[in-house]
Amino acid sequence: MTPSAAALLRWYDRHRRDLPWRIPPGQGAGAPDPYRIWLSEVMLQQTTAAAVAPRFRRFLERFPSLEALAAAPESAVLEEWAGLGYYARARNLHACARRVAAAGGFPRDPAGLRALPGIGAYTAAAVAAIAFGAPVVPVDANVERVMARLFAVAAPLPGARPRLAALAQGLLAQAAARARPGDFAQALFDLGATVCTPRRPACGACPWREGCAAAARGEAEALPRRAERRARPHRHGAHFLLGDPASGRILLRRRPPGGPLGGMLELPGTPWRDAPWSRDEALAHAPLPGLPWRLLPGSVRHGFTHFTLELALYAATLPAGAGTEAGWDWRSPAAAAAVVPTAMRRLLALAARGAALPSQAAPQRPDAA
DNA sequence: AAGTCGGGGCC
DNA sequence: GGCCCAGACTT
Repeated sequence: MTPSAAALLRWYDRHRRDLPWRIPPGQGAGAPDPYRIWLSEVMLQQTTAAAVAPRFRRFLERFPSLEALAAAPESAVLEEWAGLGYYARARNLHACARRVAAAGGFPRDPAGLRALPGIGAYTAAAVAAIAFGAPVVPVDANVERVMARLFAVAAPLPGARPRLAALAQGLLAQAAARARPGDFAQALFDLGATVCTPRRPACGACPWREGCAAAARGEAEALPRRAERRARPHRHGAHFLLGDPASGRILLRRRPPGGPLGGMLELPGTPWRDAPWSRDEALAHAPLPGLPWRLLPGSVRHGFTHFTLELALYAATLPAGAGTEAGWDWRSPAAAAAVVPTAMRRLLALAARGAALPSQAAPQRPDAA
């Protein structure tokens, strides 16, 4: 039997999540703001709603409109993005804002949106459906999981993705779904996030329980299947904390775009490689190799998507009168901790434990709750 | 089709 | 520890 879009929308009207990028209940039926919808969708790429919510509010305070974002320098956007990960999203977000502002607004159709930087098939469909009411279903991991269970698709991801997407689009044949495309999409997200969860799905609370092929066979939790993944290699690096006792600041530099943590500020360091770095090898990459660099006890471990990283930290003090080089960026430890990626923030915490920071300020992100 | 891009929360 | 998440981009 065909799953009822009307039944899902009834469930959504009663049980939907209250999220900051949705129109608040008391706000009336104002049209959704494409800027807010687009921003939330980019932040939500591979990132949970709980992690995005506080960062979404903070980002809007700093960049309240598309025009404000387009007028800002890229470095300000990257610093605001610090800690959210996948920093190419922030670079593409900024480039997209400039193009859309110059064009006078967002395209309203999926194909036009898809041509913008940082907007793939999913985000184009999500913005078109939620902000503009286009009759499309954005297919994210939630929708894939719901479809795989509803229709008992045993083929593994990612190969099964086209088939799962086609099944989702097929639901739009129902008039109830076409009448509310944005709500229908968000209803699928919420069903996947709160009921049809990856582990221990709450099938007893599901509005589609009757028509679910996987639930009928008692194998909902086993779907969707996934192709096997490779083991993650282990990599090593060494970074350098140069403190200036006269100013209480530390040295940062900007990473090149394209690679890991592209465009972000970091403590200067070696490249990351498979083998650990000897002291002599590491110091060849130090900002001032002649200084008496001190290897701090302990190390920082950080997991990336496809490798784990172990970082050593050397500390030294800038001698009075030492020359500085162009491109060196000096900041207080607290200011540095607020704008660097998490791996670097952990190095600053290691330095604090080792009493290697030039000031007493503890490295904490000001608004990371 | 496969690799490269973070980070946090959960088990 | 591994797995998961409102994916995009490159080759």
